[in-house]
Amino acid sequence: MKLPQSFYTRPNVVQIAQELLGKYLYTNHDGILTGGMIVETEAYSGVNDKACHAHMNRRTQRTEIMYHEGGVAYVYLVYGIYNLFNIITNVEGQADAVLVRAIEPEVGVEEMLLRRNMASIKPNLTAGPGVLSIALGINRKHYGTPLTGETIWIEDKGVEVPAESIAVGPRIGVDYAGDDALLPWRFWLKGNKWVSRKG
DNA sequence: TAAGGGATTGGCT
DNA sequence: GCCAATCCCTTAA
Repeated sequence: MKLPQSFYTRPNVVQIAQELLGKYLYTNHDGILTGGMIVETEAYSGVNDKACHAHMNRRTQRTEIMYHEGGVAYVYLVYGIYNLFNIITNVEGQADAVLVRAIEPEVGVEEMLLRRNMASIKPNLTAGPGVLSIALGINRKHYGTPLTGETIWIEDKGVEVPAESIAVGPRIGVDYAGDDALLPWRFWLKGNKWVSRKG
């Protein structure tokens, strides 16, 4: 079943990031369905997290959506090239988000290969937030898209992820955030080959 | 196999 | 102007 908005509006973004492992992320563009199981996430926690774009209550045109009530997409450009897909969580005014870093492909593999310009399926088809967005056809047009709609959504297919199969570590690429760069807020499925980094 | 550097653009200072 | 929540190709061992 599709996750209801109440899943996203809860206050503990770190817990939500963990719970998203084993859930299924889908996109539907012009009737073309692509998606798969989420195997890697990172939590970004609003004002108290120096790695978060909205820390210190910074509010710009780009970060505005982070203050929205949970359950919408935050898509933004990094390094001038890649669109990163984030899930906004918590209630209105609390700028929390979960970055989806990798999925295990399930449906629309042919289409994802086309979008990635790849000949055959390899782990790096969807391993990494930049390539994941390419494979799923996510771009900045999806900024603010509700995850309860028919374009981008997440489903619970009853996959149980036991706590001992979840690995935890510091987030990627946030060294500039000082102490907060060390927070163990990256979660991935132990031993899953679709994860972008196993360290 | 591991490490290094280029690509490329929007947002902030 | 500078820097960024990345990826991929090239190079060397």
